[in-house]
Amino acid sequence: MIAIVDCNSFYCSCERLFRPDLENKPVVVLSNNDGCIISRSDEAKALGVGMAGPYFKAKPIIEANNVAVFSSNYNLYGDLSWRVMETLRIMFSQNNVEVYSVDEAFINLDIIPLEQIEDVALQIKNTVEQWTGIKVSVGIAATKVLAKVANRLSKKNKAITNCIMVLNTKEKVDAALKQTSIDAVWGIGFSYAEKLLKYNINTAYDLSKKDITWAKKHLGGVIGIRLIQELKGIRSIQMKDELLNKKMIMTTRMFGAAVTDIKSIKEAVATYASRAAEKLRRQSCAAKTISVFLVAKQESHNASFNRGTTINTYTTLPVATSLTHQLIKPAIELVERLFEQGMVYKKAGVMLSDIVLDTSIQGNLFLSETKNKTRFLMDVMDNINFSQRGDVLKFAASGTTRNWKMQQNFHSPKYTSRWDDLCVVK
DNA sequence: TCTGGGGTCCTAGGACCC
DNA sequence: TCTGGGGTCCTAGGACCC
Repeated sequence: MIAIVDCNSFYCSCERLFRPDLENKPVVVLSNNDGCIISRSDEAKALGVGMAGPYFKAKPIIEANNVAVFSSNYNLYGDLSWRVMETLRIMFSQNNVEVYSVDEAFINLDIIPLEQIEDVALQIKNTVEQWTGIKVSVGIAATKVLAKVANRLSKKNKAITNCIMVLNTKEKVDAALKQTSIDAVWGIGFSYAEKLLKYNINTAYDLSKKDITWAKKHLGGVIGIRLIQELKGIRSIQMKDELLNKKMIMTTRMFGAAVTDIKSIKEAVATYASRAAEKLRRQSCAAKTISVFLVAKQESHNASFNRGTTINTYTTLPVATSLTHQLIKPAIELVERLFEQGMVYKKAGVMLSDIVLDTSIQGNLFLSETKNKTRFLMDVMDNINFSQRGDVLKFAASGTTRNWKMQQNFHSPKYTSRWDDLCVVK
């Protein structure tokens, strides 16, 4: 059997952990730039605060009901995520845990005898909660897709399920599939859902009755085949080894306010390039291709929000590198190629690809001495910036005034990563 | 002007996920 | 006035080769 463990309203739970006064009160967490709502506590959901909606639209409800609002605090969430995942790794050993996202992990439970599965589910929930203070939901079934179905239903009626659902008989599987609308199936997004409805496939159960030749034809080829097999209880999506190296690294942000001058954009792009280089070094890799994109502010904010026109360009470097200044330079040249005077921009980003292992980091005789020194400098910068959890050291190209920086008006303290921000108990 | 079959590699773009 | 950020996987189609 396979379990999926999912933290309940993860970002809200993290904020509440250090604010016991907010227990049972409505809480929301906003995206970067305080733009959208990306996490809601049950109490906030009950008030009708929508998911992924813009903050300004929900503001009336939020203010009328005294909902606690937070900007996203990724230092905090990252730390607590690590604690949750580490708990699971201690319980089931590293090889059986696949971290799927910041708040979700799959666990291979093949070693557990079937009759013990329900006890184990409860044990997972209680242990994580006791060790980390974060509440989780546990869904268990024969395949990943079915485990996701179980997990979703376990959250629907918490009073009855206690946030646990195990699909260990055919009857339970069928009942669960019938309660799952087609667009709620893991792997079915907006487009496929629309298409399936036209074929009169309304629930996960309907889809599970289709055969694989049908899936191959109508549901994106191999993707559809795997999905249907999984719904039928046949494992087709394997557990993945921990993905150590990203194949692509992106750093992108909305600007705090619209930007029209090239100087600000260069500063922002230099900053994003620095951050991307940092991520690259953390996985001991180097990149050979760097791309930059700019997003123009759209003319009007009509009913349908669209993302504005994106322009992008890239360059291939002579040799793969992870040195910040070697990435900032081409990034800024790319900005010069893209920037148009008179345009108004709202967002920019840097993407690194063609990523290879940097096997020549230390003590390579063939590297010049200056390159070795620069690499050493990078390590020193990374260490200082990491231990301070902020850009204490940065390249001058990143700018000092930074009027393009995103807005974060409701940021909570870095409780777990800064001495000054430790929670004080009277 | 006509003209096969089979293969690789690369890129752009679509679809999905949280 | 105000709408996030960071990924993965797959397919189709073009360029090129013998």
